Amino acid sequence: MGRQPCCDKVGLKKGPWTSDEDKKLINFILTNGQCCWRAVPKLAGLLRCGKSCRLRWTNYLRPDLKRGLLSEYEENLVIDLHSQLGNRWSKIASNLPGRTDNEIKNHWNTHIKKKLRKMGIDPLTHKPLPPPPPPPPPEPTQEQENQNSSEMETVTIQDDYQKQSISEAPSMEVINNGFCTDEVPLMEPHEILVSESSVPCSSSSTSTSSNTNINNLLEDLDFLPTFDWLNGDACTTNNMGFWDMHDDFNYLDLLNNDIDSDRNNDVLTANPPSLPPSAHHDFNQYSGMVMEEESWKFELM
DNA sequence: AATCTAGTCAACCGCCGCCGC
DNA sequence: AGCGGCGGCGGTTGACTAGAT
Repeated sequence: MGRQPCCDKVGLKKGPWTSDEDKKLINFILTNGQCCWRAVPKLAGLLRCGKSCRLRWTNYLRPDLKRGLLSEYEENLVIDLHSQLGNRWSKIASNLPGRTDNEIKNHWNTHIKKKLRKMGIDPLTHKPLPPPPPPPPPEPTQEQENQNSSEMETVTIQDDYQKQSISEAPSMEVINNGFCTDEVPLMEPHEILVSESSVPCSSSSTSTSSNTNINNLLEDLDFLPTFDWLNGDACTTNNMGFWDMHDDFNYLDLLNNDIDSDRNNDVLTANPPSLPPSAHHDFNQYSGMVMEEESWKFELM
């Protein structure tokens, strides 16, 4: 009856992930895709529970994650969505491609809350904060009354500022017309093509587990195209681990057309098959196809 | 230079809904 | 039908770092 327990938690490692553990997890998922998390630690040779592996992957190692602070636009979007959804971080995160619920939650608690309070806005209700309780002098003077009225004025201005900043954020319609994490495949063809032998052993790497991501691990590889999902632009990693943008074609073009792109005398040739739209939504379907479909490989001529 | 404090964020904990058995 | 595991979620913790004293 029922299922076997996820893990007995005996002898399992906790705490920060090492770069070696990261490599194992990345290699396993790039090779096998995201399947049953319960089975992942055993199959990948990790002394972690499946839950920990899932968290590490979704919050840190996923190749489509954006790193760094949220932009002003993203911050405004988070504030807008939070006013509608409350602390439903995963729902909020689903509207910010490349951002995780954990990341947004942390940013909210460390940056946005303070920012809103400074603006005189209650981060919980998104309404103007009540004015601070007045000092208890025996008789309010005329000067104090003037001060109180000016406080009210400030709150009104701040409220207007809030409305303005929210109205400056794009509408949900606009957002939904663009990429949404729910619609974006979690993995890219070239990422699946990375084999264990091609992942550099970075024992000399100075990167710690906290800043090890797929880009660090791939930095020694040859030309490797990928996509910037937010902008729909194609970009590549070079052997220095930097990202080069190719502005002259985009993801949709890559899906639907054969493309030759000239860039600094290099030619990028992409001949992806035209996939049915649903194929781009399902990681397992995607990865399986990629593993067997040679035409997804990109070549630098 | 040493210590303290505040800020940041990765990771864990515990709860909940769904669904397999 | 109901038990219980899995995956997802939100809240919280604690290690680490940078700046202040």
